[in-house]
Amino acid sequence: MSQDGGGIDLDTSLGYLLKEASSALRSAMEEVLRPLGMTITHYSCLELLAQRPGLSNSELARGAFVTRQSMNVLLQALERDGFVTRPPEAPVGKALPTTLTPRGRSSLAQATAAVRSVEVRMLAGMTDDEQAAALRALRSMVRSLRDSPR
Amino acid sequence: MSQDGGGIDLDTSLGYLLKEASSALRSAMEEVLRPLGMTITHYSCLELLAQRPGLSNSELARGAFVTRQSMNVLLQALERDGFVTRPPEAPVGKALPTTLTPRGRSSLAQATAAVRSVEVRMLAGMTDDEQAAALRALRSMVRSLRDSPR
DNA sequence: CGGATCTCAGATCCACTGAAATCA
DNA sequence: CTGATTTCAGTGCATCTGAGATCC
Repeated sequence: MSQDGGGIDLDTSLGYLLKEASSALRSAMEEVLRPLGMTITHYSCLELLAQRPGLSNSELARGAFVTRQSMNVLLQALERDGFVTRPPEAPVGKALPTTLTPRGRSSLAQATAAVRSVEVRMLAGMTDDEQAAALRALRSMVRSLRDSPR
Repeated sequence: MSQDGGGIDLDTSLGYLLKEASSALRSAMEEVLRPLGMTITHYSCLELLAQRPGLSNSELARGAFVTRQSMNVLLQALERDGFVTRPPEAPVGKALPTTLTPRGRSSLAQATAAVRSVEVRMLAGMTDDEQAAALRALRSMVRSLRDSPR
């Protein structure tokens, strides 16, 4: 009856470790962003816009791993508070390209410093080679999961 | 103006990749568990109980990365449907040790097969060495984030 | 500290609208 | 050129989940 057939060893499961690491990172980021009055999605949105200005709501939603609806609510608040701007009319198609305002950029700068400190802490004790290996491994996992349907 | 000082490159950020991989894994798991009428937390709870019978609600909550409240709601449903059993009274202290019923074990067996197929897919194209490296890297990140408070 | 209840904010789901691209 | 079809962004609504606070 000791026919294994059994469970997944959580202590050596990459899946479980992935969740654990992601959870730890999320907590750490929330902790440093809270004093700035920012959520992770909030920060992610600004960071995405800094690197790829003109992204639409849907593209931002995909990039920040939330639904379009959630991102839209956030964008309305960010626009109201002057962190981003969106044209009143879609220049082409239906997408409203969003861009950071100077105020948004300055807010992002603070947040980036906080988030960077978390990443530094997370990578402490890892050599560059180990970091590169981890990067490759994670990329491979994402690709494998996305590309092999079903 | 090209004084960097700037953002975090999302394409090479371990933090972002971590979130991306975790998100992809979550989606894939939800997809295969849905036909079984199971959520990830649901499955995680059963898997934890299979490996460490007698865990309390709070311990299960920690292991499944949800709040005690959420886990308690789940446990009540699992108990009502006969997947787990809890003693009506706490044998010691206040914790109610939970264990799987035969029905819970059989349900878990199905789920484990489904989840295992996802892990196999995720690891496709990685050598054993790469997997071991990824495991070490993730463990290191978790430790670093947890051990260095503030 | 673990468990239970209540309340509330936030996110998701679903359906509908409008616009643009593609093509017969 | 026209018109049908497909695709996708945006919005509002109903619903559900999950977190917080409190008490035992």
